[in-house]
Amino acid sequence: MTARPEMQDLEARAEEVSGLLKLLSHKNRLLIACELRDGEASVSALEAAISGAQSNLSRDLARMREEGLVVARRQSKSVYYRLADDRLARVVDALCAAFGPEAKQKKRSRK
Amino acid sequence: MTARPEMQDLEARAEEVSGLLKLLSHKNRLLIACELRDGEASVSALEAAISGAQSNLSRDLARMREEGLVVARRQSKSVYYRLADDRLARVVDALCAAFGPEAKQKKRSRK
DNA sequence: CTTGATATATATCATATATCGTATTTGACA
DNA sequence: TGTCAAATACGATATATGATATATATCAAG
Repeated sequence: MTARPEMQDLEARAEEVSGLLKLLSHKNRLLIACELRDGEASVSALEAAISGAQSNLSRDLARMREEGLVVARRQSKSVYYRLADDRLARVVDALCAAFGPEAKQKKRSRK
Repeated sequence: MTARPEMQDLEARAEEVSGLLKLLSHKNRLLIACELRDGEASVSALEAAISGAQSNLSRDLARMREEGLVVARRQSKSVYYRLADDRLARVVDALCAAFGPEAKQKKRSRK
């Protein structure tokens, strides 16, 4: 019943995709994704950029790690995180494009 | 500390954007958005396309309506919904592009 | 090798928020 | 009134959140 093929596929993957969105549906985790979009960052750096307790940040990173959104790399005392997969990067880019400064509210013109 | 200007803006709007994502972070609501991406649809049509009880669908639509994601139009007995704003459409498109059939898992090449 | 310091992770718990099933209600119309 | 479409109300259960405490890992002194 859905016209475009990508749509069907998205529906088939709705569970998976909604799971990803659930992880991004929290202010701090979204900010984590945004920060990492610019490249690798240590937990300390993220902690500086993002509000909230360190333990919560660590837990958010753990959840994102468990779901395969980010990967961690330890270097001496610090742990560096980066985005694990291009798809997340593309989603973040799309959000930036949609909600960025020049994204005018542009109400949908009824066809 | 963030490089690109859209990024800063997304950070500023993290609360708002994460709220939008929260609405899409549920399988059925994501499917609603996907269906409506193809154009207006009645509640009955959505009910046929999406699993779950009618009351749940109606409640999901209500939430999306309250948050301004969709708008409703009544025509005799039926109520037709459509996406309220292009930004949501663009996000859905991006999800399709990222998770569609030709979206290969393409692991992020570490720079 | 123990001690201390720094960075990160995990555990726990109270509270908030989300979800789902079921029942009831409202709106439009014949 | 009866019926179909959609919305709302309610309550039980689940999941998320934030605060706080504790644990682990790595390194540097001493």
